Amino acid sequence: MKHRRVTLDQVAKAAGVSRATVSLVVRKSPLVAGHTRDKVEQVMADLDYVRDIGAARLRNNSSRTIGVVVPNLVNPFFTEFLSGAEQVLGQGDRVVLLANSHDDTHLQSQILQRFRGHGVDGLILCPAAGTDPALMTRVRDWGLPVVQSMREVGEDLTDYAGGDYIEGMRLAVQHLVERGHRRIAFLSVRARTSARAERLRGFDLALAETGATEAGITETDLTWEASVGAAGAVLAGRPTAILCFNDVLAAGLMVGLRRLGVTPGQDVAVVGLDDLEMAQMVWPPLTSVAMHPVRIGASAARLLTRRLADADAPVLRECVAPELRVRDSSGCEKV
Amino acid sequence: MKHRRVTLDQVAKAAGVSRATVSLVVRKSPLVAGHTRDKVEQVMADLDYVRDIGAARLRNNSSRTIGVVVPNLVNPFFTEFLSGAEQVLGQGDRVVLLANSHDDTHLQSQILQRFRGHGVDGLILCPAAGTDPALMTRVRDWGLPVVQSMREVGEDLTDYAGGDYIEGMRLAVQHLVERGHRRIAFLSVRARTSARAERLRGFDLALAETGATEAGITETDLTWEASVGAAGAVLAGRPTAILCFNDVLAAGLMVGLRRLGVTPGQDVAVVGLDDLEMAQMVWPPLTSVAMHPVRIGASAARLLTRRLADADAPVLRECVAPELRVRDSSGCEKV
DNA sequence: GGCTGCTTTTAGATCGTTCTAAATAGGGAA
DNA sequence: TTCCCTATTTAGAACGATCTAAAAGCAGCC
Repeated sequence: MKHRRVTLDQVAKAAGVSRATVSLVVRKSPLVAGHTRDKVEQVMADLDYVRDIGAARLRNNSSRTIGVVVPNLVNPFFTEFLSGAEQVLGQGDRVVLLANSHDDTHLQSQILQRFRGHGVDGLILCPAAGTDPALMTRVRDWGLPVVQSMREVGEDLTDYAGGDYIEGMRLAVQHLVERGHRRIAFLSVRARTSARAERLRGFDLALAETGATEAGITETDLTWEASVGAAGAVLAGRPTAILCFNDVLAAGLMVGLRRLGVTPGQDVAVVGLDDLEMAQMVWPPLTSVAMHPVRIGASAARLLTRRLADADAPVLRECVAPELRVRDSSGCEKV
Repeated sequence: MKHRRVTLDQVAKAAGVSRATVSLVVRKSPLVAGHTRDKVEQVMADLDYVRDIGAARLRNNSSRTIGVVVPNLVNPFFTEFLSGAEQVLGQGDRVVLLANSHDDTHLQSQILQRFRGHGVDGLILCPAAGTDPALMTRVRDWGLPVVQSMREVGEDLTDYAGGDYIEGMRLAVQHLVERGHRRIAFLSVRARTSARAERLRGFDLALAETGATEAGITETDLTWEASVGAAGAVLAGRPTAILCFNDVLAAGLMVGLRRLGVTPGQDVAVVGLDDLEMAQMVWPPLTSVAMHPVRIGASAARLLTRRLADADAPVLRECVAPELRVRDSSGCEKV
């Protein structure tokens, strides 16, 4: 029952032309005469011919395959990102090779070797925390076009697509200040990624700009459970408003606050980042800054497509503009 | 700066052996002598040799590549599923080709053709709603091993990995009945998938078993917004408890209920299905039935691995056992 | 008919591996 | 020494596409 694959040769024989001609038809070359093309296409349909892209790549070096590496497949932020990238790449008739680095640099290297072996045309990489900037030049030396996304390692080594967290933090702080808050805490994460650095810098800049004061920076693990437990530490700085690294932490924090008898959105304002779908579902609905991960993913895919077309194009950074989404969790006026 | 790839031939020359020998070393054949192996491995490391899996597949027909098709990349249920599958496949040194069918059968066929062109070794498929059972036999005829997952089309045509929603519904209904509920409504979805059919059947069976009565079945789209608006229709049947197709709909429903002045967990019990992370984050925390999508994904991957090893193994169905997670949303005793 | 200039088609080499079948080494027994 | 046998190694043909360079067809024109 196991059928051998239909090859160019078989199509050629059936259509009474040469293999080379069929190949031209497959690649939609304008060189073939109209009637020849029609006949060959008919035969291809009849025989259910499917072009072997692996074999093609051996000759022409284009696998129409893109490696995508994310540090996490459970965090909706990254899966929405993935979704945006997959969509754009699929439209370009490319295929996504997916891998999850679990934020482990060692596993990440393994994955890159694997992708290399599979002959990917390019790479979209959200670098694992602690990635050595030298990795990027190494990948370059392999002749592999890369776009970094969500996180960045090294300076202007590669194209980059991300959200503008500096601006995002500014929007959030500004909003809180407009509501009369002056003492603002930040619930951050332990992992030393560029995402963390960027938010902290944005926080500082926004505080300086608005004249609000920092009421403590708490660090926790990037999990929901951890942030529930962090509520006590956060309150120690006596903030009237709390900004969180992302919506997941904000959601956990609100549960933790409630367990301590503090009602979020009433006794204290809570603001998240990312505006995942879940921001609407928690109670009270969470004020958040939409970072549009789907768009970021699409943007990364477009940057890569561009670089595949022109390896010498200038290095580009693309930032998707964030938007503030006001809901009830920041409902309380100055406390 | 663009370097050509290091080939077997170059390694062979540098090590002073033949290409065939190096190939044997790469594949860890026991045929090569110890000292030869050592020398060759040293040279491979020095030259940074990476085996070209595409070229290898051309000869031996194994691409170590698995196509995974999901209908949605935004729903955490499917991304957790994906996460489980990716993990297991990665450990087997295989790579995931990912595509999102957006529940569109036409796009799904395109994707399958694309995967075929890339020479995938096998397929993990969550069939799009409305998929023709004939598709499965077609894929079979291509000589492509398939595992269906989360949803099933056709009967025993292929291996299958999923959750046991019949049992899941039973657990949920039983729990509600134990708390004194007799009038139970079901918030379902419009799309005609096997997932929907299975839940409805489970609902019927559970009602029969416990003697509770159905208080209306409402259909809605599988989005959070839609379920917010469905609250009114659901209440029309005067239920004391509401079971929902999944957690996302349950979360939306609770918001909708509150807007109508009905407090979930107090005036009416709400129970979800899937127990996604968000179930803990909503307010009140949602009672749900954990279906363990990560485990289902892992199970699908293992089933496929098994079939790749033995094409004639008997067709298998694997169901991951669900677990009830009681939280506050079903807190109210009989109303 | 022969020549030129197009357009269209094609033979054959090639990409980097694995497979097949056969060659070569290295011992030990006779 | 010669012969045989097992343990290693190897040359050369695949695999299914694309590329290069050259061949065929086919006008029109002298």
